[in-house]
Amino acid sequence: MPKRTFNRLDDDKKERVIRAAIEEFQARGFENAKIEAIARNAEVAKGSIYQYFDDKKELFIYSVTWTLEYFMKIIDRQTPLQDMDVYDYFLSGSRERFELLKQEPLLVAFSMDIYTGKFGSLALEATRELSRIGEEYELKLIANGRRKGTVREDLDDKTLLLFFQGVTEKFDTEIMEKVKSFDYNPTEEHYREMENLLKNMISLLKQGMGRN
Amino acid sequence: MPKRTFNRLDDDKKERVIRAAIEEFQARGFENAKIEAIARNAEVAKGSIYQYFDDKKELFIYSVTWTLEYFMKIIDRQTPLQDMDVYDYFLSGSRERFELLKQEPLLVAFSMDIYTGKFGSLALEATRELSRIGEEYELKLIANGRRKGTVREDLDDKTLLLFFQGVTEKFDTEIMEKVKSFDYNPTEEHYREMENLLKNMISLLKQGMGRN
Amino acid sequence: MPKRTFNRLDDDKKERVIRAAIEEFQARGFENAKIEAIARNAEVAKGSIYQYFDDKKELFIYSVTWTLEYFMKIIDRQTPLQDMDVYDYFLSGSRERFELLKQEPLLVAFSMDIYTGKFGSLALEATRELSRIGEEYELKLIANGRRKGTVREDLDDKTLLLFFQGVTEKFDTEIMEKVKSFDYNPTEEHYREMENLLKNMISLLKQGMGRN
Amino acid sequence: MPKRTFNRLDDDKKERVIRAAIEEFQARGFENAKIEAIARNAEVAKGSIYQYFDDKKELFIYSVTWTLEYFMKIIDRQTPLQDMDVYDYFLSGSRERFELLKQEPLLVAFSMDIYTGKFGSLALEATRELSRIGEEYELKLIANGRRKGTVREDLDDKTLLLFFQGVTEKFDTEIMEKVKSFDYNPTEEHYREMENLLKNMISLLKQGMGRN
DNA sequence: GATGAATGAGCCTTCATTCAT
DNA sequence: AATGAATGAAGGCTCATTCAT
Repeated sequence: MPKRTFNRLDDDKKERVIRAAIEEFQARGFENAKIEAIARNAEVAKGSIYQYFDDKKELFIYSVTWTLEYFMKIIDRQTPLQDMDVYDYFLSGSRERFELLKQEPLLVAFSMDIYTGKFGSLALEATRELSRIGEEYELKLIANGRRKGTVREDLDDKTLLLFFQGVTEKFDTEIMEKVKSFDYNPTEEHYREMENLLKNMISLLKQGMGRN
Repeated sequence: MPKRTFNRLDDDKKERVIRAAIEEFQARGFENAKIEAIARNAEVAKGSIYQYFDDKKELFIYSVTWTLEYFMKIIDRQTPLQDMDVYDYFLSGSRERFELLKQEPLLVAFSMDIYTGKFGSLALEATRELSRIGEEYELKLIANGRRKGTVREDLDDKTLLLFFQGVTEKFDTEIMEKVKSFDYNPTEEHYREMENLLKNMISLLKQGMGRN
Repeated sequence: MPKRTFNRLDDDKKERVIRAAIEEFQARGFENAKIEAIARNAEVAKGSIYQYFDDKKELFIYSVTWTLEYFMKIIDRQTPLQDMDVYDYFLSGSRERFELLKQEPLLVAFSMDIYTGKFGSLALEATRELSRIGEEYELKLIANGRRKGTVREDLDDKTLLLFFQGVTEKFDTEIMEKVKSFDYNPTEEHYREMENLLKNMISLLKQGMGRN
Repeated sequence: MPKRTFNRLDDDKKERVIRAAIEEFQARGFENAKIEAIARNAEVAKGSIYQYFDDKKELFIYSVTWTLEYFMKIIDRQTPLQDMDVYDYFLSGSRERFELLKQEPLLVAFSMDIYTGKFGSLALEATRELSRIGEEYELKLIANGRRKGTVREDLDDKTLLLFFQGVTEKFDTEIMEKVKSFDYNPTEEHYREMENLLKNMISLLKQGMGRN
């Protein structure tokens, strides 16, 4: 959706632009984000932005897309999933995910904002897509659970999904805030704390949606 | 925080003004909300808004406060709580809450947006206050549960709270969307559906945080 | 020019209104003066101002007129003038004039602003009137001087007038500033200082426009 | 203090902009000056003004500064001063100064307004600077006079300065008005008249502050 | 006559977008 | 393609003046 001019750019400049945009949108929201600030931070002329994208909105949508794709790629790479149990999932890659928080706090924060609907209808399409993918993934986890007999059978998938999402999102947010609180520089102590949080969460998930 | 001019207004006009404001803020977000539109909808001159409030921001904050107080009052009236069990809580007043959704969809939607952080830092103060009150309330419920022996003892309050909030918020949101989907006009069938949703949620809560 | 409503007011209220107006105009200038502030300071309703005067401009003009008349009355009372010499004039009433500064700093300051043209074309008419009266007066002083043979004969009245005005205005302004600098509360020391200033001025006037 | 965008403009546009600003400020005063009018007169878009200056105030202050600097440059060029006598000073460059009046009536009028305090506190800083420079200059003239023995010794510099300023400002203003009265188009007759005025002024100055 | 709420024209300022180089 | 100056629509806010009680 960006103009061809953008695609022809060398990767460094492309990334500079998109990261500057994400930073601005994340920090100020769509309305308050200023194209000029983005251009300045990307070390690019204001006019250039309009050679890359039709307008502010398109730049925003692309920022969203880019961010989501960034995570997709990582998830694809990291997660064989196969027939992993719902409850194992979180611990399995927790270290890697913490590292990600540390390395890409901006992208993580931005994607959280997208997901929680902070950008309203603008990111709707992307949000929907994101949700769909996440959901698909989670349903697969649930299905795995069912197959292994670790998930209660008296509730339908949809209800279990709500439960699963509610719990995991809440704990995710909590972790996000913790990470921000120590400025994206976790100590070993922090890691343990967060792992503990995850374990508790899993225990609650397991009891809640497990076969009693 | 509104000016004295506002406080002296007759109740009808006062309500017209903030409801117009809430509607505009809810529909368009803070930045895109136009004072002129608010004035027009409240059938008041643009300048009058500035006789009532210092500026757009103050009007917004007051809208938030007003909405939250509106719900506080209702909750205060409706909820003896006393030593109600965590799990009973939701069913106890569910009909009344559905009615509220039906009667004040705007306020409910607005407060959800506030709560989910859609207005960012602007509503932060109010959100914090709201969260604090809600949390206090929920902790009391948890305490009640502990006293009655219906809550597991291996997890601390904070963890249980996260779990509780995660689950209930998710189901609340789901209900909100359902209600919107049938245009705030539930049939008996809808009621049953939503009550079923609640029951399932309670079952999950109970299993998850209950004494195994 | 004020409406009849104003004239019917009791003297106290009239004066409160007009002094509040003068204070506001003096402090902020015509454009920045706010009717509301004037009303508030006069302890009168905003709407009342418009029952007394057609509009802001009229209130301003009346403020000017009122101030000038205030001084006229005093001058009329104080100054027999008769055939006082140009050079004696200043010393003759200096104490009284200092007292005036002390008692009515606001009016003095306002009239200075009027005279120096700070209000532009708005006060023009009044300024002209004021100038005319002052000029007449000064010309009489010069004529007195001529009669007594204490004024040089090689220059015409108009030139002498310019000289006289230039010098006296400058010293007046200097005195005004001095008075302001000690907050309108002169000590005996201050009096002496100012009398000294006057004496020097007279000496310069005398030499400058005196006979050889 | 203007933005870099302004400084990069070609000289013609730069000058068009401030001259338009000066004209508007001079004619209407700060409060009544309209940015739109300035832009229109400068044949520039309204928004452009804000690319050049932060706000109206900054534009005004720059207008003042620009004007004063304009005159400084001329004075610097024209006036060796060296050890010119107080009394010679005025006649020495009078023709040039008349020409200036003729060529730059706007700037002259504007600077007079600045000097006489018509813009109040807004131009204060500039006025102070201007006064300081003028004063320094005048004190030098007085010192020259003292050295040559053409200035009376019984009065201190400060008093003489007041006298000198009072007289010269008054005559300057008179000349300004004369010039305006014949629409900045002096005839030979006018020149003679004004030179006469100056000569009389000098005579008064000389007698007044001279060694009797 | 007094009051103070209501009104809306008017102006400054912002900033996405376009344009000329 | 890159740059940054130019543009003008849009909207917040002020405040003199009017109006209803």
